Amino acid sequence: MIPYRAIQEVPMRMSQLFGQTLREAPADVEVESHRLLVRSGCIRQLGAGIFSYLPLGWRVVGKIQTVIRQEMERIGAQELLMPVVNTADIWKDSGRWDVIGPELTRFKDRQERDLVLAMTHEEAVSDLVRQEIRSYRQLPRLIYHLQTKWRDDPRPRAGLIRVREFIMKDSYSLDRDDAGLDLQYDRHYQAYHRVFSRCGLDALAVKSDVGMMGGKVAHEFMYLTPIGEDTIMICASCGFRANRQVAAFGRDEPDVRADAPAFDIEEVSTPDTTSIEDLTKLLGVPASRTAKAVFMVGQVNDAEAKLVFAVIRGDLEVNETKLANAAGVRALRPAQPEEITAVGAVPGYASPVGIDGVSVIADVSISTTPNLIAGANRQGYHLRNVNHGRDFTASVVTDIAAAQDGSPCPECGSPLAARRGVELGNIFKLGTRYSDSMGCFFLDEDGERKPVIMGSYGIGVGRLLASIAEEHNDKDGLLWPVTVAPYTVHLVVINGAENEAERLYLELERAGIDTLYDDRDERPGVKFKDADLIGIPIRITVSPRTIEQRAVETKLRHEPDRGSVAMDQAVEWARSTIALLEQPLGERANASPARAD
RNA sequence: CGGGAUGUAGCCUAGUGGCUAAGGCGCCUGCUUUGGGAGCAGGAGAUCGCGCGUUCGAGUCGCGCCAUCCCGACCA
Repeated sequence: MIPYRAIQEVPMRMSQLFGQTLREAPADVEVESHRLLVRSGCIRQLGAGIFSYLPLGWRVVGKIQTVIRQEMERIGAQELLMPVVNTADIWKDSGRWDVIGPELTRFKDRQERDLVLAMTHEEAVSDLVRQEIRSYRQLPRLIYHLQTKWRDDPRPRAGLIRVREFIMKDSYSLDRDDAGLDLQYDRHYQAYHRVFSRCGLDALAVKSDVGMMGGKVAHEFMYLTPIGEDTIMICASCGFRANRQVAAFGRDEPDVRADAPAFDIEEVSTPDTTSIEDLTKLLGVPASRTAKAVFMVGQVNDAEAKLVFAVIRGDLEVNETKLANAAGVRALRPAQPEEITAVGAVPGYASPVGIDGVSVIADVSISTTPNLIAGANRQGYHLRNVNHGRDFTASVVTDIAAAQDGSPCPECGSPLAARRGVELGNIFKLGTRYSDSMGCFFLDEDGERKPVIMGSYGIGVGRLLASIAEEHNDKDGLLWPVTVAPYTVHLVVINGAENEAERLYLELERAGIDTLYDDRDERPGVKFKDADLIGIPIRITVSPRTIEQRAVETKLRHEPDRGSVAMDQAVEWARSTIALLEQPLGERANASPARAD
């Protein structure tokens, strides 16, 4: 038998590295992080939203995961691993089998049993909890794992920012009461702040929609960048911030006082005037004096859909998330003209006046603004002086309007700014959403059977990596923060200094410093270009020239100038430089985060 | 799912119905060179996304399909 021995005794010589750098990125790459991650040999694409991590990129993933594990352990979390393939049973138990559409991939095994690819793990964790947790003595608990998820997203984009297969850290808190949940939620809030800070990113916590997760309170941690696909409303003066999907906002004073007398309704001829814009031109009134009818169709469940008739003042836009929540439906889509006429409304001239048998959801602006101009439900005619409560009554009056750039802050009234962001992580107070449906109960001290109070907390690892790359780069390549860099030192040897470089490489390794050693038979220019592209924070060059001085050349990736250190001081210099680079990231993590409550 | 774009060697590109599909990068061999993606010589590498059609002749035109990207719809 041949005894096992490592083919290679040390971690990485570039001559052995799997994966090449590319001088040019593939043509279909659009965003900078994607371009640089591909060019530097960190990732390769297999299909839409499906990527491989090459050794260099996988090391970054490993470093990020280490940071996450440390911060999760700091708040008392225990790591475990739940399967990617779930039985359909548990998804039927939770009810999400019927609620979630094609984004959840379903398949059958050879016995024709239904299975799903897990897109998140509330069901799996609840199945564990209902087996394991029996007594209040077993609470609280906090468990997490780092696991692959699959979501058949209709539109992956921007490299690793939005993908279909991805690695996620998800943790689940288990408590006997709301106070326990609040505490664990709060700890996650702090832990997430620390994770992102240590990775070199500022993440802004914003109030968010609970979406398909169910539950009550939720925050998202956003990295602000123009390539982000979420819109966040931010108030510069009081610190209010929320995802646009849920952002409330202050309402302007209506042009007419709410208690102004209601005039008699009258019909006015408005041929070929089917938009608010046309209407304001024809009648010479501002959009804020008009009522706009919006027809959507919402899925109640897989089988059932219903028409949602929304009314909002003409100067405002409907926020579909708010509307879906108000209507108690998911997946809104614009209604077809036939679906509108079916309830007696006339597309282009629609209004709730005179419509029966369909529930109307009105924005608060409708009830606070008197004498509006609305459709007459008759081709070519509108109505003047329509008043909510007199001429029609909505079944629901609530906030369904979308905050816009410049809308007043709901807290202080200053203008809100709309910014784009990438959602790096989120935290949800689930409450008993899954405990109730899946039977996670425990016996409390008082002998009563109670549902476990749960929370769910996620971080997208690949998206975090991409965001770091997006934030930290220059024209020459990546600039990894030292905490997540694939290696901390990039050792370059110039022809003729092999013996000295080799010796330094072994010393660095022995000192426990992650070193990428460029021992390739390449010209110096090639090696320096690759070093810049790969973006390891510390570069040490050994050449015949430096050997003459009994020294090595030093260069930090984020600084333009090169320095020099005595050969026998090189390891110590590297060690202290790493500490120096880590310091500001640690300080940021220790600073307390600004809260968005 | 709607709109748009693209698909030629590992990557970037040329090829505008007509001879053996062209160039650069990268790769292999040799020489030369050695501090910011060198030079010379030689070489390997392509079912031009797939299928059907039009044509004497298709990388090029038509239809269908597939794939990828962008915008929208959608989305923890």
